[in-house]
Amino acid sequence: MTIYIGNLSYDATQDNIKEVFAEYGTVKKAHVPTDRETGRPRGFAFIDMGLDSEEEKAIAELDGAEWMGRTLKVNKARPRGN
DNA sequence: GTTGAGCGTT
Repeated sequence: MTIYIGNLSYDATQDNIKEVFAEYGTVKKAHVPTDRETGRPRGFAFIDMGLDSEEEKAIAELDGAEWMGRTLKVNKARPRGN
């Protein structure tokens, strides 16, 4: 399962995000897409955890949490291409 | 500032 993080601060980096989610489990993958045309961050990110239970916990704990001045929206990610 | 890439016209 992959976690989606929306309403993310543009100051957040892949490593930043990884740190935060690592508090709730093992972060296997962290991805911060940037706009393909402009190279600017798009304000959201994706995280892959080791265990589903850890992902659920991270979602529960971090959804609605304030981080870097933004209130995070954390959710299960949709598959790419949808 | 809210759902990811890259290839490249089947």
